[in-house]
Amino acid sequence: MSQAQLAKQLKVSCEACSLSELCLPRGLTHDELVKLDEYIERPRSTDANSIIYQPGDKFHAFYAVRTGGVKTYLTKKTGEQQILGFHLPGEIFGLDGMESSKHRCYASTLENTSYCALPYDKLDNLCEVMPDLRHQICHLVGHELNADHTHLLLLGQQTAHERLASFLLSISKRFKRRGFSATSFILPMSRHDIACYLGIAVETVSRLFKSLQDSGVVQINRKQVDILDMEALQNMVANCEEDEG
Amino acid sequence: MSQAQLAKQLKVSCEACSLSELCLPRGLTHDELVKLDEYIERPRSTDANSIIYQPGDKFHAFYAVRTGGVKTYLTKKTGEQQILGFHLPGEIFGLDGMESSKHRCYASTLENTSYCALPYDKLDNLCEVMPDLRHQICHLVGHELNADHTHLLLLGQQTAHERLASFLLSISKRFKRRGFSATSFILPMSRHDIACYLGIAVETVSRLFKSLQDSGVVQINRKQVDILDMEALQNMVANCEEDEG
DNA sequence: CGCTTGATTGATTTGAGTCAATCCCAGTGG
DNA sequence: CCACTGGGATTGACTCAAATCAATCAAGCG
Repeated sequence: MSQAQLAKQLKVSCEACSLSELCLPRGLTHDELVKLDEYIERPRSTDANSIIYQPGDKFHAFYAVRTGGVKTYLTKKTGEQQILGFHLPGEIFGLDGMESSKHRCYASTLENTSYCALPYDKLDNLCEVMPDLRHQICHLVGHELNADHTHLLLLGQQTAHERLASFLLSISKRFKRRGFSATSFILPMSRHDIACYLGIAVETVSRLFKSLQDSGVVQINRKQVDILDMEALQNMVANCEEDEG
Repeated sequence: MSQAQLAKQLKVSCEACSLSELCLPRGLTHDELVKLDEYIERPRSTDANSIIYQPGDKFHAFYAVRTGGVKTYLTKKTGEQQILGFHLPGEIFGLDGMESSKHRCYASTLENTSYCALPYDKLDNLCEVMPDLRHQICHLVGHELNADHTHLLLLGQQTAHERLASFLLSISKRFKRRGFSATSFILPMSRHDIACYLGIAVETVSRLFKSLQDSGVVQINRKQVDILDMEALQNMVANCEEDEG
C-alpha cells in the first residue's frame, strides 16, 4: 500500500469504515457515531512483531484492529508464552487493562497492522449519555469472556486433534464474518503462534496439519489453508456450544 | 445454621454486609449504597450441587456469593466438564451472560450456598448516574478477564505439579483476603472438581497431593489443607505475574 | 451395619513432547 | 539472474508425563 493510500485510509471515520458493523460502533445511531468519532485516535500503523503494550504499561484505551492482526499473550518467567487471543480486523483488544488501569499482558502485531485507539476515559464519559454505547461495550466484553471460556475448554479438555480443528473452524468463521471465504484463506500467524495458542508443540501442529491433509479434510501449503471437507472438520470437535453472537 | 439465623442473615443490607469490601459495593458512598440496595434481590439459599443457571437460560442478573461456594463450567458433548472458576463469598459470577443476554455456561453450588442477585437492567440504569458503580463493575469484569487469562496460562503452559501449586496458592490468597488463615483451610470442592479446573485426572490430583505431603510442603487430610512451607509452594510456580488487585 | 460415593494407590499404556536432522522458501547480495 | 543464507516448517526417532484401567480404602449415611 502506498503512503498516499495509507494516509487516506487512516482518515476514514467510524461511520465510513467498512468494519463498523463488527466493531465498537455497531448498533449506534448516526448522531452517536459522530460524537464517538471525535474521540477516537486514528492510528497508528506498525510493522510485524512490534509490541503495542506490555504488562505494567498504563491502560488508557481499548484498541480496534483495522488491518493486519494482533496477538495478546502472557509469558512464564522461563520464557514460554501462552497466546490468549488473536485479533483480526474489526476486533477489540486491550481489555486486560480494565482491572487495575495497568495492562496485564502483551499485545503485539502479527504482520503490518493498523489500529484505532478508543480512549477509556472518553468512553466512560460517553457511557453516561449513550446507553447504546454502554450496551455495545458490555456485549464486547461479554464476548471476550466467552471466547476465553471456550479457549479454557479447549486447553483443558480437548485433544491436540480437536484443538487444531477448533482453531481452523474459529478462524474460518471469523474470515467469513468479514466477507472473506470461509474455506480458503491465509493464516496471519506462524506455526509457533498457533502452537502457543493451542498449548501444544510446533512439531505437533505440523504433524496434525499433515494428518488432516492426508485424510483429505484440508489442503495446507505454508500459510494457505483450503478447507475441503468442512463437515468432517466440525465432526472432529465434539465439544459443546460456541457462537460468534 | 438454624432457619431463624438464616433469615436474619439474609436481610442484611449491603452496607451492613461483612463482604461489602470484596463485593460490588466496594468504593461506593453511603448514598450510592442505599440506592443500590433497593434493587438487590436478597437471596436465595440452596443445597450443594444445585444448578443456579445453565446454558440458554436468560441472563437477568449478576450474582454475588454470600456463603458457601459456586463453580462455573462448560461441558463437552461427551460429558467432560471444564471448570472455569470457583467463586467464594464476596465474589461475583454470571458475567458469561453479558454477551447475548443468555448464559453460556453452567453455575452450580459446591455446598450449602446463599447468594444475592444484582439485576442487570437496574445496574445498567444506575450506571448512568453513578460513575463509581460503573468503575467498580469495570474493575470486576477486568478482574474476571485477568483471572481467565491466568487460568489459560496455567492450562496451556504449566505442568501438573505447577498447576496444583498455583491452585493452592490462589485459594490460600483468597481465604486470606477474607480474613481467614492463609495456611490452614478446608477446600470447598471435591478432588474431581479440582481435577476439572486444572485440566488433569483425579488420580493425578491425589498423587500430587501425596507428593507435596511427602516432601513436607503441605499436610493434606481429605479437604483439610495445611500449608507448611509457603515459600516452597511459591517456588514451584515459575510463571509470570499475578495479583488479586 | 452394609451401601454408596469419593479418594487413594498401583500397573500399564499412550499422546504428545523433546531432541535432532533436514527441508524449503523469502530475502540478500554478488 | 541466480547462488547463498537464515529462520520457519517439516519429518523422524525416541522419551516421558500424565492418562487410563483396575483395585482397594475410607467415610458418611440411611
